[in-house]
Parts: sequence; C-alpha cells; structure tokens
Amino acid sequence: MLTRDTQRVTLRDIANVVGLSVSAVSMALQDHPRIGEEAKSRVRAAADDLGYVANSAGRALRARKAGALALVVPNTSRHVFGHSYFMHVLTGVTDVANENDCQVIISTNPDDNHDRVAYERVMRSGSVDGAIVTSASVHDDNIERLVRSGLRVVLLGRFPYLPDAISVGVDDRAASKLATEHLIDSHGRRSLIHVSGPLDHQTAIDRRDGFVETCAERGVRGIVIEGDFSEESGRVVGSGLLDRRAEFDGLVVANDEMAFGVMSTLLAGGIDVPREISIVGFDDFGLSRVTTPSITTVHVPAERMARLAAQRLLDIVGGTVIPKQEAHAVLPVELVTRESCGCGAHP
Amino acid sequence: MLTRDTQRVTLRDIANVVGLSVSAVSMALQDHPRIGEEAKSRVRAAADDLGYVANSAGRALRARKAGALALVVPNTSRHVFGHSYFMHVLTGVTDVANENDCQVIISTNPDDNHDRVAYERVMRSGSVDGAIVTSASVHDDNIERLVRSGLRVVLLGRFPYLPDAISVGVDDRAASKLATEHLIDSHGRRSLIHVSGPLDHQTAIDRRDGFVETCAERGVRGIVIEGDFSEESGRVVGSGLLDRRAEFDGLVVANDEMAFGVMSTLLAGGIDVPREISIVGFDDFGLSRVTTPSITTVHVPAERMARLAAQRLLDIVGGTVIPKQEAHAVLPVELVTRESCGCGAHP
DNA sequence: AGCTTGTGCTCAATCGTTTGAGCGGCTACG
DNA sequence: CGTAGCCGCTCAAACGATTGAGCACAAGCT
Repeated sequence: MLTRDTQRVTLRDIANVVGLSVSAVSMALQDHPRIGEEAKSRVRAAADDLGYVANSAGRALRARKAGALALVVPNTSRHVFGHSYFMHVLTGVTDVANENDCQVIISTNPDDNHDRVAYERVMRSGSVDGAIVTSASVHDDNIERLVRSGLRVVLLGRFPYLPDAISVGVDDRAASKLATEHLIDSHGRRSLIHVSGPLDHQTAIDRRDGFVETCAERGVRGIVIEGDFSEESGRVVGSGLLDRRAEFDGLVVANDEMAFGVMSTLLAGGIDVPREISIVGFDDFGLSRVTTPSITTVHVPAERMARLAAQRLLDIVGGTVIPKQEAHAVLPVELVTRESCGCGAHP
Repeated sequence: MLTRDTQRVTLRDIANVVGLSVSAVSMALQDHPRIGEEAKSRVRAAADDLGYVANSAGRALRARKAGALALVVPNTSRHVFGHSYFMHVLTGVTDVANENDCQVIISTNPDDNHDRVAYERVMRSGSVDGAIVTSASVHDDNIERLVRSGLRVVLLGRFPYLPDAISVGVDDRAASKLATEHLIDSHGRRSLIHVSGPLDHQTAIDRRDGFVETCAERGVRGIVIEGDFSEESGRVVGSGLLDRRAEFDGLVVANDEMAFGVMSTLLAGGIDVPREISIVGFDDFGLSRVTTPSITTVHVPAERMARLAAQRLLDIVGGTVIPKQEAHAVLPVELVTRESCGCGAHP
C-alpha cells in the first residue's frame, strides 16, 4: 500500500534497478544510438514497471522551455453567452496542444485594474512558452506591450493597429456585407438598422463598416445604433424601436445575443418577426439555433480559428519565422440561414 | 531593443546588480528576517527595475510542488450544451486558484481508448499538485485508480461507490423530487413521464430514483424512458410520444437539452406546452432561459460547486486532512420556475 | 607494435531557486 | 578579558533531467 510518494519515481530509481548511471537511463529512454539495445530494453522495462513519468519541472528547467501554452480567458467569457465561444476556442487549442504534447494553462484576462498583468507574469515566469490572447478592446496597452516585448503571442481577432502581431481572425467586414446583402437581395428589405457592438472593439467597428458600406452601395437606408454586445442592450434597443416600427424592415445585429434581446422585445411588443421585420445576427455559437424563431446568423468558425492559432503559436515557439505578409490569417465565414430573416426553418 | 531574452531575468542578474549573493537576493525577496532592510530595498528596486519574475520550473523543482492544478475536461464538454456547464466550472476553479496564486491546467478526459490516461501522466509528471475531475460514468476505472493511488483528486459529482474520494456534488435525488412534486402539487399533473439520462451515469440514476420515488409516494402514474442527455435523444423520445398524447400530462426530463429536444418536437407536433403538457428540465446552464416557452428547471450551482471543489483541493494539497464523514460535500439546488410547466414567465 | 575508429557507457556541469549550515564581526554580559 | 549571542550575509547542496566530454575496451588496419 504505497499510497504516498506514488509520484516520486525518478531516473535515479530506474538507474538503481538496472544498475546503470542516471545519464544512461535518460539516454536509453530517448533511444539514443550510443546506448546498447539490451540496456535500452532493460531500462524501458524498469521504467514501465515503476510507472516512471519524467518530472516536468526538471525537464523544463533543463530544456528552458515549459511545454505549455497559455490561453488567456477574456473577461467577456464570464458572461453566459460568451461561454460557447470560449469553449470552442478551448477545444481547438487543447486539441492541437495535446497532439503536440503540450499542456494548456488558463489565465484570466482582467478588465478590472487589479492584477492587470497576471498573464504576463505567467509568461515571464516561464510557465508557458507562449500565449493565445483574445482581446477585443481596440487599444489594449497590455496586448501591445506583450507583442512588443517579444513574448510569443498569437492574437485571436483582427488587430490592424498592431501590424507586427501574429493573429488569426475573420473578415468581419465581409461577413457583415454578406448578412446585409442577404436582407436586401433575398428578402427585399430597404430600410435597415444595425445594432452595433461597443465601438471601441475592432469587431464591432468592422461589422458596422460592412453594414454601412453595403447600404451605401445598394442605395438602401441604413441607420446604426450602438449596443454593447449584451442581451440586455438588445432589449433596450428593441424597446426604443417599438414606437418606430414603420421606419424599418430589417435588422442586422452585431451578435446573436443582442439579436435575441431585440427579437424577444419586438415579439413581446407584437411585431411579427420575420414577416414584418427580418433579423440577422452574428456568431452562431449556439444561442441562435435554439430560439423561436431561430436566428439567421453569420457563422464564426471559432474552433478552426483556435486550432490555427495554436498551430501558429507552436510553430513560432519551435522557431519558425512567419513572414510579415502572412502575419494575419483570415478565415472565411458563411451565412447560416434560419427563420428570423424569413428563410424558414433550417434542417 | 532587447526583443529576445526578455524572459531571462534571473536571481543571478539581480545579485550582480546589487552586489550580493544569489541566496541573499532570494531571501530578500521573501522578506527573510535575516536580511537587512537596506539590502532588501535595494534588491526589490533592482528586481522591479529588471522586471524579475521567478522562474516557475526552478521553483517547482526545488519546492517539489507545481503551484498548479489540473481541471479535467469531460468528453461531454465537446458538445455545445456541455459548454456552459464546463465554463461555469472553469470560472469557479480559476477564480479560486488565482486567488491562491495557483495555475490551472486543462487536461482532456478521453472517452476514446487512445491516450486513456493523459491526465494521469500530467499528475505523475508533477505538472500539477492535484486535479479536479468530473466524470459521470458510474464505473470509471481510471477515476478509481486515480483515487486509490493517492494522487490528490477532488471529484465533481456524486460517487457513492468511492467512499474514500473527496467530492462535491448536489443531491440529484432530492432535486428530482422537487421537480416532480412541482408538477403534481402546483399543476395537478397525475400522469408523468421521466426522460432519464444514460443509466450508467450516477446523475441519471439519482434523478430517475427521485422521480420514481415521488410518483410512488404521491400515488401518481410514473413511467421512465431512457435517453442519453442529448438534444437529439430528446427529439427521438418526443416523436415517440406524439401518438400517445392522451397518456400523460407531465414530463420530468433529466436535463435541459433533452427537455428542449422533447419540447420542440411536441410543439411541432401540435401539442400545447405547457397547457396540455407540463415540462420540467434540469441544469439551468443557459439554454432553458432562452427557449420559447422557457423551460422550468432545477438550477445546478456549477460555479459554486467548482469553487468549493477547488478550495478543497487546495486544502488537501496544503496538507489538510478531511474527515471521512465530510468527504462528500452536497450543495442545495433550487427550482427555477419558468413557462414550460405553466407557471408563466419568470421576471 | 602502434594507430585509428567505434562502442557503450560514466562524469560532471547545467538549468534557477531555495535553505540549512557556517562565518566574520559586533555587542553585551558576567 | 572571555565568551555567548546576534546580525547580515555567503556557501554549498539539493530538486530531476539532459548532454557534451571523456574513458575503457575491443576490433581493425598498417
């Protein structure tokens, strides 16, 4: 009954068993050519027998690398509807990391001033070899400093003001164009309103710009109302719109959560969605599929983005130099048509 | 422009700057009483100046502890509706961990045979000092071995067959009683059906037992149909029930996801929920609030459970011995009444 | 015989931090 | 005056894994 000290199997223990030096055992386990076959198999047998697992601190210290990467949790993930997004990211990142024998550490991205740089400490302590950061705020000094300081970072999102950063994102502007055009072309809507995210977020800016541009191109009326990405802000906007139901026939909402907020309010106010008003959302992280009516939305491939980001980070850590013109990877998005625009149920 | 080697500030560098030995610097930073005040402040200034952060591998190696804990991701979290649950857990765990200067490592819990014990390797490698594991399957050999081997583990859920394990869970049986009684007492339902989870999961068993017991106590008709916790299995059950609409007037469904599946199918089949049939779900991880009608459900306090689990794990790692009779912590649940049972909208 | 080449291992140093032991100089006390 | 004790520091060893250098021996070649 060796309940305690279970984890204390070291190279030395193996060495004692097989009668070799610690170094020989280490080399044997790595299949080094200078170690004899017979010794190797004896070492392997003993290692197996004792349940040896290399101590990660010892290895990390010697190798000067942690074999781990940090995933920085944005503060927005604390919100229920941010959950799905973050879990898609987490899934993608851990998959790739694990395929490469790499651990994933979760670090929080404080928006509170307290502990402002917790994740920077994590990086500087050598706990991780690099980090995947998803920050939305358009000027995040922490991110900027992180990138400048040469720490290995891959950003999730679009960061036009940080040309040197490696990032993986989607073309939100094109995505917004796609959504807006759908309302105009497929549903004949001519009087649109865009409920944007907070305009200090790049994503919010890009989605708004795509909307405005498309309206201008098509000669359609387009108004922008700023929200904050929360369901509640959608409700507030919705209430304001109840009196003005004659003034618009389509809504392009910058995320599904707000779209849900607006939609519920309009429905409760007796407005028929989608007959009277078409709604398109953004993200497709889960919510939009389960509402009634379900919400037509632009699918953002969060897991694929995360996988690519993790892959790029591992490449960078491994020494790959990414050419300047490839710094920003952009993945395609697609429109998922459901009921809220008038397209009818999606299979 | 010191883009590279940014992370290489070591005790030695500080020692060189202030003209002390490495040991003195180390002790100064820990505010050791044997180091003079003047030296301490010089050391602190230099550390600040150089941006020193202690190397975690070096520290871990010396201290024989990692300063990190693992959160084992159950395979079910890969599913969209598992996301919210897991994020609640993640939030709770990271909060507590960070408050205690502890990192959180994500490790996957494979249900695939491949890499069966990835998280056990993580523990044995000393990457973490303990793990929080949430496994549902009623006999998971890995968990059992983990617990027996003396590795520090706190389980999320109820594990009656592992009396020695430390766990944090809810009383699913009482919860199920609560839900069932609500349909009987508040809504006068007399012919109930329970859609259970897969019955090799303890949670599924407990929720079923609570249902069956309550029906017996109240002299109400109660039938059990086994599902698998997926929305799809809810749909399948729902289809089967369309022909038998006269035979029952209430559904107690073992999670919200299945409840949503059943409910959509019944609604699509022309059955009026909640007028004709009352539905109660389980979990309240997000979904139940946004459907139409919204789903009355039993709220499971995932984040609180996670916080407590993390706290207990840190205690154990710190050397606290938890008395046998306190091994299993059980948190209270509450019924959240919404529309699907007939109670009307929740504010 | 003398030299090279190769094989199979050991030695010793290293990564960065921590800590018990030790040491020189000082004060205080008997 | 001798010594006990404290102060403020340094020394050295340890945690566990890795790796270049080196060593003993054997075989092969000239």
